[in-house]
Amino acid sequence: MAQTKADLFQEDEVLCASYAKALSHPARVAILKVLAQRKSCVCGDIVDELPLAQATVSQHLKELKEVGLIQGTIDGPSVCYCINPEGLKKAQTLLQSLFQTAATCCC
Amino acid sequence: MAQTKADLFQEDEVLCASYAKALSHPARVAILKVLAQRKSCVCGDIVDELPLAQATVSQHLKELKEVGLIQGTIDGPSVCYCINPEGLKKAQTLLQSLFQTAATCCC
DNA sequence: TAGTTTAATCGTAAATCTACGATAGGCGAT
DNA sequence: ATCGCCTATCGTAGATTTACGATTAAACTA
Repeated sequence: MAQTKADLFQEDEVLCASYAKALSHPARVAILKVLAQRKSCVCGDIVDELPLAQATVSQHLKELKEVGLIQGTIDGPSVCYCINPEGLKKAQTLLQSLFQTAATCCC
Repeated sequence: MAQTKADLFQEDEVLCASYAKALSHPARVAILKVLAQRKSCVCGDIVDELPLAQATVSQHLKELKEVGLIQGTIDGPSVCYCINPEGLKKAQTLLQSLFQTAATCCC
């Protein structure tokens, strides 16, 4: 009974939560940082930077890709991952809006 | 084997992820909105606003409280929940910083 | 073509998350 | 003191997450 009752909440709340969920693991936060700092975005390099197995990193990359925060393009035998500026901006806007709203405290 | 290897990541990455995790469920996003919009922050009112059982809402409130995004003060028989400005600001700063960093795309 | 490299996927185990009914505990009122 | 209201906690079920070894698939190399 762990499935979220997503249809019972507002669309933007669900979207906001899904972006937050993508960032809810240190490895995925770290991946974004690596992608930003490194010139090369090859998958193997990301694996080298993280203390996780290749399969696990690939799984995290998939989650980031599915939510639209990153994108991967095939480059010969390897895959070049990169931040997706549109997805990032969307996430930033939504979360920023939430923080703005929440800043008006009631008490 | 689902425990996050938190000690293998940087401290701010873990912290950032924990804030994101707190926001990773539509119900918790909704709770923050309700707290911001409503004048009253009584727990019962929050339960009324959400399509979830009292026990479930209480659990979500606990998670938000534990990460420091909200605080609850006992008010007679009921509990007055309120956004914690400091926690909120901390979360905002950390996530904002992540977005800023990530904005420098490598490709 | 055979072999190597690279990354995704499969299968699996353990932990965590989500949800709720039931119960317990605190507080005010009668 | 007892009752009723409000909220937290317990116990539990089912789903999801996290992690990794093993395998697969694709592409380059010799």
